[in-house]
Amino acid sequence: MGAILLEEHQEYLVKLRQTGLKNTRHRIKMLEILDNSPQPISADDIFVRLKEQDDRISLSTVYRSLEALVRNELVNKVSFDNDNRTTFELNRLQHHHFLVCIGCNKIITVEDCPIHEYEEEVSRTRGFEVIGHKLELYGYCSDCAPKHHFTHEH
Amino acid sequence: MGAILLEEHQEYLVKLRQTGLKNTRHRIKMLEILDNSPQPISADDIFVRLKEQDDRISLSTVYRSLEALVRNELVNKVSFDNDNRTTFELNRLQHHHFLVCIGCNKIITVEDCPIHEYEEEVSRTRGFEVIGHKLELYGYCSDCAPKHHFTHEH
DNA sequence: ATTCATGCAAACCGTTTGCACCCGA
DNA sequence: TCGGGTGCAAACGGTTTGCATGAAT
Repeated sequence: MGAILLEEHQEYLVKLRQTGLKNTRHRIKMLEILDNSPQPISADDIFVRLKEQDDRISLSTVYRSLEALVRNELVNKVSFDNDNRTTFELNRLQHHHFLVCIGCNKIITVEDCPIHEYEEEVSRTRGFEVIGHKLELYGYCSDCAPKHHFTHEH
Repeated sequence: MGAILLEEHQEYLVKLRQTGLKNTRHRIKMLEILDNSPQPISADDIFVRLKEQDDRISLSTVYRSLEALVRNELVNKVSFDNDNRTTFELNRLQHHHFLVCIGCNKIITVEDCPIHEYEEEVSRTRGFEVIGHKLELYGYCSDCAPKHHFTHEH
């Protein structure tokens, strides 16, 4: 809900300037929306929230702006097996992974990473030079696990 | 190329029967194509190869058959960040991961898995009940790594 | 003034669906 | 025979693009 702090607004502005991207009607708001979202969201989600504030907005602009923000590494593109839509998150420069709840589709971000040694091992033993990786765990969150067990009890 | 061994053909037949799926014009061929493919392939790839042998085939049949084969766990659905198309592989009942080459798009299957303990840890510390996971490493294969280094040398 | 961004509508492309016909069990 | 499978064409849904206009630097 609440208004965005001035400092945060400034921070987004600075980031935009650094990339050379223009500070247009919607971009700061897009960054705010992404920053406030507890989990990755789709282009259409962003579009809907922008439209609440200003009717003069088109979905293609959202896609084009997201593309620019991704290209400049202010935003990450994320896709899940669960969902045909691509989703986006603010790039917080913190390596992380996701727990994807197959009960309620909630996405939980986790910041520990168990596979750095594995990357080195693969590089060493297979001659495959690892640049990055993608790890997601699928299962039931603490809300859904009990329900799931209950409905499968007998 | 080469003809499929009779035993393999039989094996596919048995698997189909077990599921209750009918042995139709294309299904055995689909399983053969998937079995012979060194990496996951798209519905359209399968469609093209089927069409080489028999013109009376439609893409929607390929999608519908794949859906049935996936539902009956003879085939796995796999998607990569690289590619908007969904791909499919024969289900060999062997847990594995992929190395995805961002140079030539080659997909390499690897059968060791570094994160079983991590799954337990997540279950224990976060109350998230892990059912499965998805891990892919992105980078350069042994063919592409040298080229990549060469073109970025100075 | 110049370059980049935008709105709108139309195109795109992978995938799904409705329907009449076909065919394997 | 009967229920699932198929071909074809049309629909779908997320995403991209062409083009003329508008706005940021």
